[in-house]
Amino acid sequence: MTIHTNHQAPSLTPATFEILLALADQERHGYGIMREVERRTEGVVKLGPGTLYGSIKRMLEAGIIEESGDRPDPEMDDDRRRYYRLTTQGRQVAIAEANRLQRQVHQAREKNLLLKLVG
Amino acid sequence: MTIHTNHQAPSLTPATFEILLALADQERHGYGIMREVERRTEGVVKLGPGTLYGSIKRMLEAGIIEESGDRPDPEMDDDRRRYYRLTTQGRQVAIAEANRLQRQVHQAREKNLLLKLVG
DNA sequence: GTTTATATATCGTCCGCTGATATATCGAGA
DNA sequence: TCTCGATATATCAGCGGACGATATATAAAC
Repeated sequence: MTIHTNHQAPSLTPATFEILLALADQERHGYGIMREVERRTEGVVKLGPGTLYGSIKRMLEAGIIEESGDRPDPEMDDDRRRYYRLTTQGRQVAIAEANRLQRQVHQAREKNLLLKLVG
Repeated sequence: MTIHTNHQAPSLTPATFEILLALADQERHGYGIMREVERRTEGVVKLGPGTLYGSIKRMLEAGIIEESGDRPDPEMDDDRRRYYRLTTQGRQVAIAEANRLQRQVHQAREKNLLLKLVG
């Protein structure tokens, strides 16, 4: 997985961006990422274990996420879990991708693929 | 290439959506699609011949684009060109994808990955 | 007439997605 | 306590799309 940090970067894979979005507001473990993505997309996007753990492995190697040593309250914790968070670079990559998607949505609106927000 | 027409469809590949966007406002031939994508994305997305003609072939088979018999003014034409346009299904697919991306951009904004439009 | 841009097409390689499979533990309820 | 579904992580083989390289040919420009 080659990550381009310059502002003219090719698109991330959809699965990678979904995981970055899931980690954007808080640290999560793998299974928690899976549930958050499913919840946020209303069941449209379902990351199977292959996609999930395969993506996590590649994103760790690319340096856009990292494992966190922090653990939640012991009563809420589970030893099996492995928690992840965005790196500084990972947040930059997520921001760049969000901007790219935003431009693409604007272009789709210009081509009348989206309903106008205001008359 | 499996295209899902229901409203809860998995994402298209980025290259496929770029081509749908290029054809959304007018018919174009392959090389014209390539230039339009490069122009619209300001050089960020460059479809090489493998991606371009491979994607066109798959999209034809999937029924989301079709070859057009229409030709422009003979003086502006070129016999080598093959013109394509969206099918009805292709436009529906493009609209569904644009809506999916719009939701994703909203979610990115909720997670503070995009600057707020209004304070 | 030579070169550059236009135009289409195929091929092999790489790599991410996916479902299947495996393993193990936690929590709830009978 | 036993069982079972949910939780949790991990690997693997197969498929399919992206991509660069390569090929071929014609139009346009100089």
